[in-house]
Amino acid sequence: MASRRYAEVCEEVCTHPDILNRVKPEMPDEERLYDLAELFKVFGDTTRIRILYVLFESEMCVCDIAALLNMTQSAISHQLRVLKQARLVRSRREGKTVFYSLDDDHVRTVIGQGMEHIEEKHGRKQA
Amino acid sequence: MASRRYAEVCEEVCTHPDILNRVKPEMPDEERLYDLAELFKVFGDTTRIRILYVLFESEMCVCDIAALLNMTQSAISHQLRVLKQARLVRSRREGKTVFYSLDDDHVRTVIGQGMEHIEEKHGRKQA
DNA sequence: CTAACATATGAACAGATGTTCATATGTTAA
DNA sequence: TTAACATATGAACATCTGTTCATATGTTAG
Repeated sequence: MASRRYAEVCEEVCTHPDILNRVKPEMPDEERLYDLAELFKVFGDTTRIRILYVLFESEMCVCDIAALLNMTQSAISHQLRVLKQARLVRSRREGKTVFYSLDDDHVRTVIGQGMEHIEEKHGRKQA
Repeated sequence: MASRRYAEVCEEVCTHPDILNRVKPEMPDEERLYDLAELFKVFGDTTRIRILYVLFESEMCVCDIAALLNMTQSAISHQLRVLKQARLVRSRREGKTVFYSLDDDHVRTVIGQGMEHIEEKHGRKQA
């Protein structure tokens, strides 16, 4: 069982330096990529996706959303906070009630493209 | 400390039945919404976002990506599998080497819109 | 003021997720 | 066949994440 030494990454023979050198400078800052991943994380939860879909149709108060999705007010409120921090929804207060709505149209585009991707890949085999 | 009873969700007074009845039938199947969230989960990780960005520029082998991102071959390989299962990347083998590339253009659109959203929200205050 | 109610939030717990490590698989060359 | 190497993968571990529960905050009505 004398553990043989394996190269952790490939030998220099494998890497293609020309490609590496060409691609490397095109990469955005780490910070931007991090923020981007954080944004998509927000889309990556069924509850939040359902909330966004609900808000496609109409602005709505927290308890309406909770009723529609059959979830507790607390769970919805927590998720609305996440959506708001990501600037995907806004809120406005009217008396005791807080109404939430979509913040901008990127949300629709992103979700729309996601849906297209899914339907294309599921419906047919490799369009 | 006699725990008072709080309504778990809002009273009927609060919910707006007209809105609920209008929105409810517009919601997609649960299965679609689940798949959509699963798709965005794939975008919601820095490593995978970086991989996708790398592949924007050029098809590339596993060890090139690992070298570029300064990560182990194993970590990259695991993530490529996730990306492939989501049909975001394809692979083709050439001898010992496996080259990965973007599967379709939804990836670019989704990521592009995500970037726009971030830059709009960070750069200015509410365009 | 207090009661009622819509919403927000902190803490805790359970389940999901990404990386590492070791090793297996697949391919080429000798 | 064996050696070398590029890639894939299972298991384990630590971290992250979503829900629940209890309770706090904010608003209106009396």
